[in-house]
Formats: sequence, C-alpha cells, structure tokens
Amino acid sequence: MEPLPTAAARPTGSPARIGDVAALAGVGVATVSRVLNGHVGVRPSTRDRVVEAIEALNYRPSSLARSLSLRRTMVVATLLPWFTNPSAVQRVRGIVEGLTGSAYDLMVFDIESEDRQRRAFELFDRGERADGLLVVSTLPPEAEVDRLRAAGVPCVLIDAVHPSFPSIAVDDVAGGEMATRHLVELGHRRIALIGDPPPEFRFEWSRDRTRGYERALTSAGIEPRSDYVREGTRLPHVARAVASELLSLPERPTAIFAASDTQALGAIEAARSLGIRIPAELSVIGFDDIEVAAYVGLTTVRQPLLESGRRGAKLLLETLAGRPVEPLCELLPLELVARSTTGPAPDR
Amino acid sequence: MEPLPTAAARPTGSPARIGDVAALAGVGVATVSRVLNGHVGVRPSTRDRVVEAIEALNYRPSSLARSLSLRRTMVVATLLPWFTNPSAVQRVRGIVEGLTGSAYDLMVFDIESEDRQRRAFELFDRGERADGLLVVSTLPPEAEVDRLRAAGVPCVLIDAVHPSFPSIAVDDVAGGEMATRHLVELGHRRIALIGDPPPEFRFEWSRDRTRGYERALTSAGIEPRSDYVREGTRLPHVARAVASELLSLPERPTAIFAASDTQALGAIEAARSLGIRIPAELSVIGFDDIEVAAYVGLTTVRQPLLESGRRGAKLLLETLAGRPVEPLCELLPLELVARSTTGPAPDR
DNA sequence: CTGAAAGCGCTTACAG
DNA sequence: CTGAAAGCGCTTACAG
Repeated sequence: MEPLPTAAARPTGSPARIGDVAALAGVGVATVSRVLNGHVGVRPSTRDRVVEAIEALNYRPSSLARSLSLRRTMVVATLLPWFTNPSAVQRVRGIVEGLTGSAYDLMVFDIESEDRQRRAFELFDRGERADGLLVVSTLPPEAEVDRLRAAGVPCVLIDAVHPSFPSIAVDDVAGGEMATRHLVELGHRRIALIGDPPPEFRFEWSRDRTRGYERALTSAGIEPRSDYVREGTRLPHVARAVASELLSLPERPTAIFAASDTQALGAIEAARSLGIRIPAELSVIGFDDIEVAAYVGLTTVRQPLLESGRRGAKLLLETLAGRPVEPLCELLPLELVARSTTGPAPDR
Repeated sequence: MEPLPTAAARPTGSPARIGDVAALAGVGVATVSRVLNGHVGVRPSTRDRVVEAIEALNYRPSSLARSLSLRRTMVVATLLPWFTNPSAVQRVRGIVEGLTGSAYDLMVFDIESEDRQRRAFELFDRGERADGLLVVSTLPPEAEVDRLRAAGVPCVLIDAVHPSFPSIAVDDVAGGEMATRHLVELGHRRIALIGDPPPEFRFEWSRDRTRGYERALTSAGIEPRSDYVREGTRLPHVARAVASELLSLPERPTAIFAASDTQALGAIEAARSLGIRIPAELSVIGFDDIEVAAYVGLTTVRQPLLESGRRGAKLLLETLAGRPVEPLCELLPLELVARSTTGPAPDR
C-alpha cells in the first residue's frame, strides 16, 4: 500500500497526504517533511521539486497528525462555564489580548453541565489537543488535577484557586464585605443578598462573598436574617423572580447586594416593575463591573475582569515558554464603584 | 519496543497507553480497544480483566489518536471574528443551545486578524479537529471553500452567504431600508449612517445595510450626502469618536442609523457628552437588538441573533447525521423595535 | 472470542 | 543531503 504516484490517483475528496507529495516529487517523505518544517540541509533543487509538488497537489499537512507526532499543538484552550455571561466574555476578551502576538491560538470550550465538564477534560487533560489550559471560574475535579499534573499539562486558573496551579483571583470575602459595608455606611440595616446557586463545578466564590456580607453585617451590629439571603442563577428571569420575592417580603429590604451585576440588573428590573424607586426606596449594588454597569449607572464592586484574563494568559505563556511558574495565587484588586443605584437608606 | 508489563515501568508523567493496559491485562490491544468502545463479543472474564487494568493504570484513551484513527472527533467548531461582541456572543449562545443534547461538543475559535483566519482554517479545513464547522459573520477565503468541499467537511454559514454552503442570514438591504424608513417617517431629512469599516474577512453586510439606507433615502426624495456616511469599528471609543464628528458637522444630522447596537450606544454616549438630547434633538436607531438594547430603550432593527445560532447548529447537526442539506440560504425575519431613542424630527 | 498487523498522517533519529 | 523505518496512540479488517 505505497503512495500512488500521481495526484489524479487519489480519490477525489481526500486531501493529499505527505506520501503523495513525496511520490510526485520523487523523494522520500522525510524530505518533504524537512521542506515543510523549514529544516536546513535540503538541496535547493530538491526543495524546489518538493515545493512544486506541494503546490500541484494543493497540499497542506494534517495538523492532527502533526500534533500526534510532535506532541505539540500551538493551541491554548480555555475551559469555562457559562461562557456567554458578560463577565466571562470580558475575561475571554482579556485572554485573547494576552495571547495576541504569541504563536498560540485560542480555543474556547464551554462547560455547561457536569457532563460537558467531563468531556472537556477528556479532550484536554493529556495536553494533546492544547498545549496549555486556562480554566476559568471552575475547578477541575480532583481526579483531573492528578491527570493534568501527571501529564505535565501547564494549567492556570482564573477566578478559582487550587494549591496545585498558579491562579488569578480576587478576595471574594473582602469583596462581599466591601459591598455590604458601603450599604451599611449609607444607613441601610435591612440588606438582602442575592447569591449564585450552590457550586455546580466546585466553584465557590459566591459563598465567599456571602461570608463577607455576613461579616460586614455582624461588625455593624446587624443580625443576618436568613429570609434576606436568596440564591438564583444569572438567567435574567430567575434574577428578576428572586428579587421580586425579596421585594415582596412584609419587611422589605432597603438594599440588595447581588453577587453579580447580571443579577443586580435583574433586581433593578424587578424593582421597576413593582414601582419601587431606585435609589430612593431601594439601593442595589452588584459585583464585577461589567460593561453595561457603567452604562446604566450601577453601583458595583469592580473586579478586573479583562485583566484577569490577560494576566492568566501571560502566566500560561510563561509556563509554556519553559519558565517555571510558582503555583501561587495572584490576587487582583477590588474597588468599590459608587454610581447611581445606591443612596441613603430611606427614613424609617 | 514492546509495551512494558507493569504500570510502574512507565515513566512518571506520561499517561498509560493502550499497550500498557493490554500488557497488564495479558491481552492484545485490539481487545482493550473493543472493551473501550463497548463492542460486543468480548468474553466477560476477559472484559473484567481489561477493566481492572484500565482502572489500575487510570487509563483514558488519547482522544487525539482516536480522532486520527476514527477520522471523527465529535466536536463542532465555530469560527467567528470578534467573538466577544455582544451580537456574536448571542449567536454563540444560540449555537450552544442548538447543540445541547447532541453528542457534539463545541469549540469556539476566534478570528481577529487575517493571520488568525488562515490559522483557523489550517486547523479545521480537513475536518480533523472538528467534524463540522459553523462559520459566523465571515466568509472563508475561496481557496478554503475548495478545501472544505474537497475534504467534504460539513459547513454552515451564519450571518454570511456563499453559494457552496447552506446559510442562515437576514436581508441586510431590507434591514437598512427599514431602519432608515422609520426615521424618514418620523420626519427626519438629515439622516446619518455609521457603518462598519470595509470588510476585513469578506464580510459585507454593512455595505448591504448602507445600500438599504441609500435606497430608503432616495425613495423619500432625500439626496444621500457623503459627509453623513461614516465608518468605524465597534470599539466603544471609536464609535463615540465617529458619532462626535457627525454631531459636530455644521449641518448636524437629526438622526443616526448605526449598523449595530454597539455603535448606536456609542452615538448615544457621544450625544450625551455634547449635551444633545435624545430623542428631542437627535434620534438614534441601531441594528441587532442585543440584550442591553431593551434595557436602555434603544430603538433598533431586531434580527434573531439567538435563533440564527440555533438554526445554524441544527442545520449542521442534520448534515452531520447524514441528511443532505441543500446549500440554501435561510433568511430570518427582521423587525423594527421602536423604543425611546427615536422620535419626531425637531422642527427646523 | 482474540491477536498480529496495517492503517490514520505526520516527524525524526539513524544510517548511509 | 536523503531515505527506510520506527514511533506518536489509537481502531479495525483479517485470520484464526
């Protein structure tokens, strides 16, 4: 089953292989490979014949076969849940920026369910489909951590922390505290919280922000009330529904801290449709500072989303370049951005 | 160089291969492969031994090697430029939805420059890294069209049209006309247009919308003015700058039609900072109806972004399932959504 | 029911 | 400077 001598002999529909080129040029495949990879030490006349054959057959090497042979793909993969979320998008944008100018291409893989997460790691945990991984807002299952380490796949975590990998994150407890303190300082006492549902992928920052919220309340001498703490996904209608419940409570909160801007926006809409004025009757503070936040004047705790992606990408690039990176956790700064959705607590 | 008999013999760091499992279980690799792929006709006791060896070695087959051998990846790739743009994100969200429940995983690949576009197709045009392609808001170069067809890679276009592939699109000329007519009907005569820069990736809908704009003007007896037609990218500051120029014209337009909501938002910000009231002194209409549009009350021409992704994914799935799909262009409906950024032209 | 061998399409020592 | 061969890690006829 040797390569056939001419292009015409290849069945239509299947691209030429390196053997076809070799046959047409009258050389061995090794020589074609050398020309392809720009190795020195190929006689110019030979090279010319090979180049000619490549063009005649419209040949392009199989990147898959190359990857298998080279054990290198020049691709970086980003694995993240809900990757169409505004904050996730912003991080991805940072990753794209961080990778710009490098030789690596970016592949983004969505993890929407545990099933997809499993499949994602099946695809990537050997480092065959991508040379490095950027895992965003989720933690690999422990078994995958082992595989990744065993296979030596460079991996950087963004918005998640694990002792085995370097990571870029923020202090979520401090963030929750910061947001809540802002409300307390405005005189609010009845402060509700809308958090994310329990971690689906071992992803726990919502819990940390809740802890910060409780801490701030306690140190202000306010007793946390369980009926003021709700959970819901970031789907617009869910966020609205959760906020509506909160706003229909007999003792309605005068302020809401939402664990994300997306949820804060839902709370604002809920208030709007209930005829509750913001910030006169209700203050709302979010988390993230996504692009629309500035646009609609949402008060929020800003975390450097873009920067997190950029830094994560840079860190991964370092590792890929062979510079060993400590599995340290780099904390990015948080900043309170007071805009127009928070104000003094109503009298009474 | 036969597989070594025990796991311990494998160098740490390299995952077990099928040969290691076979050796440990005392069977041939073919048998391991059969067990792995759930083929019938393996004696239960043999199967048990294999399963045991798999677990002992924590073995997971190389998906890359599988792909090479099977010529199938169970992955669908989406190639799109500026994939963090709100409208692109929305389409991707639709694609994710359309793929949900299927056996295919989604990989997203960003095309930000011609260089990346070339690399994207190098990776995907043989159908080795993905079984099917969803090309969004860009057109493959003609040479790639040939390769894709030659290799028989199923490919669906979204927001782009090519005779060789089925596609999901909208009638952009009609859309441009619809937007402009809305302004004309409100009494505007000085109507400006902010379009995208010339197509970077043979991507021409902005031109079509401009054509619709001109057509609407002409049929209203309004002479198109070249100083009213500007181009700029969707980067926020660019959109603002372009709008500012327009609004500083001696004969300032009373209405702006932006080729995208993102640009419309930029125009609104520019007006704001120039102290121009909307819609009293300036009407602004966008295109797309991205999520924030409703939120900020932007009048726009709605195109079914989510639906385009969903339909594209479904179409691709059909093709992948072997049901031949005509290379037809499916046009999705456009709808004018009048909100609060457009109003009657100011007297005089 | 099972294994040896060929094949997927490359790259790269190794030997000339 | 160049080619035959082994290897990357799988799958699958083919022959028992």
